[in-house]
This record gives sequence, structure tokens and C-alpha cells, in this order.
Amino acid sequence: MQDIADRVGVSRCAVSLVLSGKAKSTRISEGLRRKIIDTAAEMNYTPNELARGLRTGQTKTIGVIVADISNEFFGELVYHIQRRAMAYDYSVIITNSNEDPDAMLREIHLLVNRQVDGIIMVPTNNSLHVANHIVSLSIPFVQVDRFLPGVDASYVILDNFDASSQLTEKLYRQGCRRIAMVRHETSALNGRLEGYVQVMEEHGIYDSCLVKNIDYSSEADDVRSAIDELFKEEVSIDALIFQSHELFLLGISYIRTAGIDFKNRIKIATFDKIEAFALVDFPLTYVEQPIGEIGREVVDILLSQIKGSNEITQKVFKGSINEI
Amino acid sequence: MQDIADRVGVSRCAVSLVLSGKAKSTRISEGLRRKIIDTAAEMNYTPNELARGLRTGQTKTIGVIVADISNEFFGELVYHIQRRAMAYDYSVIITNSNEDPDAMLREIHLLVNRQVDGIIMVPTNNSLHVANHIVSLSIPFVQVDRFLPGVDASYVILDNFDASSQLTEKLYRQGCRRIAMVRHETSALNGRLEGYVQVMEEHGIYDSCLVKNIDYSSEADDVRSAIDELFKEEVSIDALIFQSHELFLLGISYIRTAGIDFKNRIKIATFDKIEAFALVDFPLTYVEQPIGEIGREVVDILLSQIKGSNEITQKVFKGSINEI
DNA sequence: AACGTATATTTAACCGATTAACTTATATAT
DNA sequence: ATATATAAGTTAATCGGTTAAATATACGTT
Repeated sequence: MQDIADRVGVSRCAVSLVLSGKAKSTRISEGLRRKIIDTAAEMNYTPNELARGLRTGQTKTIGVIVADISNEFFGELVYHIQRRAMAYDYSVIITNSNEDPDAMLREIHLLVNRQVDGIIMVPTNNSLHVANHIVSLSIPFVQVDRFLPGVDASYVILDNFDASSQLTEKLYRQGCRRIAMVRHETSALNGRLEGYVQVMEEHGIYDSCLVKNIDYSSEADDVRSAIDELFKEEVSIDALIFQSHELFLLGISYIRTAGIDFKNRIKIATFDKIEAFALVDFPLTYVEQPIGEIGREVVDILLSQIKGSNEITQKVFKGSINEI
Repeated sequence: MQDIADRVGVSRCAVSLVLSGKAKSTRISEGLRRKIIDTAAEMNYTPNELARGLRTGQTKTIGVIVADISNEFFGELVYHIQRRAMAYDYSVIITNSNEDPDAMLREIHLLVNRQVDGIIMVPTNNSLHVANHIVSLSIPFVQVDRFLPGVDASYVILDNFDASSQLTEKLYRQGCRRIAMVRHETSALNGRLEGYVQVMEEHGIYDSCLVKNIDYSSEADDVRSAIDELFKEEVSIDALIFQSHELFLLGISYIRTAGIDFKNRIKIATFDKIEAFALVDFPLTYVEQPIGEIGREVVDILLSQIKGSNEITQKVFKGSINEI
């Protein structure tokens, strides 16, 4: 800036005023404005956002903490978040928590030290204290995909209860009565269990042995034994809902290697829409999340908080049921 | 810092010296060091990385430009990059280029303005001027996954030629003679074509009608017509190599919907390892990239350049051939 | 001529760190 | 007793911007 100022023959601050678009409000003459802009372009000036951020207290950066960016769902979510943020001239710093609360805490500090203007986080199991910590920092904060009950913060999620009951109801209407569910033991996904349970109970066909819990730490093993049990003759299921695409892939994969024939006997259903569906050659019912809208909304809410809104917004999107 | 200094009763810079770990070299007494550290902890001090970055000229941040973070391969790549960077206390700013050179240029400026210490980029078609622009900025820069011939910069890639010829050779040994390839028309992936062509020619079985080019802008349509042509009776292929997992998914999906029976007639092969393989129920040969190593290596090279090395490192990893 | 009022630009403080150069006090050597 | 070295900190400049307040110039009025 000093160089530009020298070249044009004005003070450094005149350059700043012009270049930060405050020429009109501070009545810099049009001639000088042009000259400064031209000279800046000529000299390939690009502003140092660090200095600007230091002075203004705004970095135009948002921090995103996801469990695992290599997960297809989060990858797509981050894609939409990044695009929306970009549209508003915000950058995105990504960090992976690997579902570990301690890592999340470290990453929050890292983001805060970098003076991000706000944080978007996918909360995980046992991260209540982490979320509350962010709230106590009183930095703009929005949860996405999941939310922690009792945390005083905004969130954007899928209406899991509704999606799950719609899905279960659909299977019921198609004649299924012994509908099983393979689920993760996460409070964040409880809605997917509850929607299912309610519909099953409404129709008087709920049976607790149809629900199998999978632990994160022993996913593959748990899925195998869950499948083994569910496919026993006496359980006689006619539909199987996987609570996430990870479980779906693990499940189908095992069913295949175990040589179990299910195609014409058992309807399969799952949550999320993934690339792998291109390879599905059996009837599949799935819940599709409006992931683009979710990503955009979470950015919009965060930005409104960054702009000063104290409103806590909790937005719930409906999923749609599709079939292959 | 001033607050800590006041509380302890020393100057601001003593605090800085201690907190940035320069206590020994500047001979701050051990007692004072302890007191400052304790007071800082007590007061929940966290450094402002912006200010630090402004002063030191180092932001401990690297910018990553990928074509599409929601792409499974790039998602995983970014995952490894982020983890490795994190291990060295570096943060990662992600941007999506959507394979658009103009977008890349914008993002580079954005990253440069934010004073990133270095840039990792997946170059795309027609981005030669973009890469050269980064080089002209003389900022540490490494290309990954693909590279642009003629650009004077480091890169980390898969040995596509080797992988492709290994793959082709393997199919040949398994008795295939009419091996087809569905490929993207990108110079970045030329190695995958050339390795194939060489092996085919070596065995005297190369036939140009076995190679189908797919345009990025009309992927789905092109794949459909490519498949249609390849599966004509008179072409009589016995193996089909897809040059990327995107093409593989599109291809298999179309083959399925078209009701073409290939399972026991035609061997399928592809590049990359993706989640969808969990659903594969036919023999599949694929090239697996050491993606974790690639991610780590690209960070290591970038960091060595950031640390001052002027060496241009061009690292080529071998892929491994696997079967399902 | 004196004054008020826009207009156009500059001054100087500030954001929160880092660090080269300097000061002061004490210890050790000659 | 004097010179030298070492220890333990402090001073002040700096990074590259922003912005409230001050200043200077021109213009229109009475």
C-alpha cells in the first residue's frame, strides 16, 4: 500500500480507503480513486488478509469440524458448505475429529486461535462438553447433521424421526411385517430408531429382537453377528433397514460373502444416497437427504450469527423416500 | 499478553519470549518462566495466530485446491493431507475448483492473500497457465494426483503407466485378448492409456476400436454409447478396463440397466478402490493407489519447500493390483 | 472580509504478536 | 581496581492493514 501511495503521491490511508471500497463515504475524489485502483492493478497489489483480519477482527473464515472428511456424506456436505461460504467470500478451514472428543477440543482451539469468525461442527458421541465449550466461548456456532440435546446452539439436521417413520410405513404398505433395523448406538441417530419403533407399534408388529445395535468400535463384527441372527429361520424377517450407509455397505457385503439369498425375499432399505447405488441390482428403498440445502442453510445461519444475530435457529429438513 | 505481563509484573515481551519457547535462548530465568506459563494458563491465554502470522510471515497454513472434495478419492486424499499437516501443526484451507481453471485462479489469489505458506493442487485440464502462475509467485507448490508436463514444480503421483501395464498384463495372463479401455480424454491420465497400449502392442493384440474416449462434459451419454459399441457381437471383448472409478460406476450401472450379461464372459477392471466395491458381486481387478502415502508425501515435500528447500521433488508411487 | 460548510485528504493510533538491539546488574577474570 | 563476560530482562520498531479524528482547501453566503 505504501508503494502504491508513493507512486500516486498520496498517503497510505487514501489507498486503503479506496481499496476497501470506502471512497464514496469518505469523499475521495473520483480521479484519485481511479488512479489508485489502476496503480494497484498495475503493481499487482493483493491485500494481506492477515493484517486486515488483525485490525478488523474479522477473518472471513469459518472452521468446519467433521468426523471424517473421507466419508462420502461429509465430503458432499463440506462441498456444499465450501461453495456457499465461497459465494459470500468466506474461506473454509477443515479439520477431522475422527469422532474423538479430545481431538475436537484441540481443533476448536486451533480454529479459535486462527480467529475464525464461526464454527460448524458435526457433534459426535460424548462431545457434549465440547459443544458447551464452544458455546461458552460465545463464538458463532452451528451444529450440523446431528445435534446434542441440551446444548444452547443452532443446528441443521434431517428430521430423522419423520424420515424413519415414512420409510417404515412405506415398507409396511408394501406388505412387510417383520421389518428389522440395524442401528448405531448413537443418541444423535435416535430419531431413526424412534420413528421406526412408533410405526411398528402403531401396527402392532414391533418386536425388540428385530433391532440390532452396532458399536462403533467393532462395527464389522457386530454387523456380521447381527445379520447372522436376523437371517435365522425363526426370525423370518421380510425387510431390513440399515441406519446409515456405512452399515448398509458392511451389511450387504457380508450378506453377499455369506451367500445369503435375499433378493426376492427381503426388502432392503437404508439412509443416505451414495455412489455405490450405481452397483445395486436389487430393490432398494432409501432416504435421501437434501444435502445441498442442508449445507447452504448451515452456512446461512452461521453467517447471520456472525453478522450479529443472537437468534438460535434450529432447522429441520425432511428427507425424501426413493426407490431403486 | 499485556494482561499477563501486568499480572506478573514484567514487560509484554518477556511474556512473548516465554510463550513462544524462546526462554532458554534469551535467558529468561526459570522462576519467571514458570510464573508466566502458569499465569497464562490461568488466564486462558491463547495466542492470536493472525498477529503472529503477520509478524513472522508464516501462517502455518496450507491451501489445498482439489477438483471436487465430494469425490471419494479426493476426500480420502484430503483426509490424509489434513492429518499429516495437523501432525506438523499446520492447518488446511480447502477449496474446490470444479475442474474450472478460472475458479482455480481465483482460489489461488484467495489463498495467497490469506498468506498460506504453500499450496497443494490437483491440476486439471487446461490449467497449465494456472500452475505456471503459482510457480511465478514463487510460493511453495506441489501438484498431486496429476501433473502438468512442462511445469517447473514438484509433484506426487501414481505411476499410471506402470499400473496400467501391470493391469493389462494381468488380464492377458488370465487369457484375455480383446481387452477394451474406457478412458477420459485428459492428458493427466495419459499414462493409463499408454501402459495399456504398450502391453497390447507387445502381444500384438492392440486394436484401436477397443479404446473409447469419454468427454467430461457428456460423461453419462458417452459411456452409454461406448458400452453399446464395445458389447456389439463383432467386437467380442473379453475384458473391460475403466480408467477411473467414476467411469466404472457409470459403466456398470449402464450395463446393469441395459441387462447385459457380462459376469462370466467379460472381466472388469478399474482404477482406484472405492466404498462401492462392497457391493461388487462379480470378479473385479483393480489398481489400488497408496493414497495415504501419497497424501503424506505431498505434505512432506511441501513442508520441506516451506522450510526453505529449493529442490523440486517428483515422486512416483507404484500401484498394486488387487482382485475381488 | 469573515464565516460556515462541504469536499478531499492526512495524521496517528491501533490490532497482537515478534525480535534485534540495548540496558542493567551481577559474577568472574586479570 | 578494572575489564570482561554472562544473565535477565526491557525498549522500540515492525508486520500490513483500518479508521476516528484532525486538517487543509475550495466554495458559497451574507
